[in-house]
Amino acid sequence: MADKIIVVAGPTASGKTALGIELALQYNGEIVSADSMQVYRGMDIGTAKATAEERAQVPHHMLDVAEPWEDYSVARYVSQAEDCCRDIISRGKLPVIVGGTGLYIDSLISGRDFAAVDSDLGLRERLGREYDELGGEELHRRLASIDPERAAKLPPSDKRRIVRALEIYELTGMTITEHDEYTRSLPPRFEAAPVHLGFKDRSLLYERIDRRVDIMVEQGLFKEVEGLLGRGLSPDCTAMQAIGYKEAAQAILGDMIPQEAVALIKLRSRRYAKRQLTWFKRDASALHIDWEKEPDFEYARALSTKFFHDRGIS
RNA sequence: GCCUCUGUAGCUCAGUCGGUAGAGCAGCGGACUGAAAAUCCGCGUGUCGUUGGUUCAAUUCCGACCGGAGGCA
Repeated sequence: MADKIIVVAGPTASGKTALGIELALQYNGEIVSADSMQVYRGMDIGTAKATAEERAQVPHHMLDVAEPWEDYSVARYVSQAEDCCRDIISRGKLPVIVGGTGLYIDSLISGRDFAAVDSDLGLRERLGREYDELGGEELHRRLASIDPERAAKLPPSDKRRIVRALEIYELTGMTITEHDEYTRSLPPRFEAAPVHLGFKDRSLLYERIDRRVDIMVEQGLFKEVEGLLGRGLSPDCTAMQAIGYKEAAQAILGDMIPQEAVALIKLRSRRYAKRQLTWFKRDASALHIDWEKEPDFEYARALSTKFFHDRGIS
């Protein structure tokens, strides 16, 4: 039987960080972040990373594990985060996964094996160029000739996934469909007890997001981004895809006025939250906690204690 | 008080020479296996201000009323 872990997931600004700390304290746990942008050192304000005070209450892992100019990836996350979890468990404590990156969470829990395929950025770049030059239809046809099953699932417009499918094939000789079948057959790494956060009324979440963005700006989001750019960070590296960072960078570079940037950060954060909700909705095994007006730990405790107990966590 | 303009989707507006309406933005739904805060796919959600009248039929024409903007006093 796989080791048990707690998972706290949900859209941005839903109270994951605070609830995660509550649960870690209650169950003698340590936090393992599952956030694709909080892994980057120096990106604190815009990613709403746990504060020093919060980290002093409970050990946090998987924050600040990469430099912003590095190319981070799911594969790297899973390998590092699994090590963290194993270490926590070996010390007799309980891993509490907290984060909003659904792909990272699911990949960590499931047995997904990414190690079979090394990435090759040069190849990916070349395929990306071919996509741009020859057109999506052409590359889609190419994919269809080697992996019709995968091609049938992807529209020619999905550049990312078409390039990735071709990349895997060129790299390994295995189609992505074959690779998927293999990796899906692996046993899960952990037995998760997932808690998914949300709001009864989504417009309350959106208001919270707007407020949080204003607070980030007050706390110096633009200064933080200016500092990153000043240290020579390219505006088109992976880390700068983060919502809040790319818009602030554009404003700093003079491509838009700060007010426009702030409005855009709010808009994109709302849409991001919606995508997160869609992702987490899929997992029927999770305990869904929908806040009435704001995060309420008494309420969460009342709902979650039995849920965890039934799953052998107490 | 009088005159003019105006009221259509959450917002900004188009339109119907009378046959119950459509764009942008916002929003909603979905997918997701090494960039995932990324990437991609799908969907108009409406008492056409209210109320009478004309008409087979009114969001459209006419009247009154209500709300908004401007002008004259």
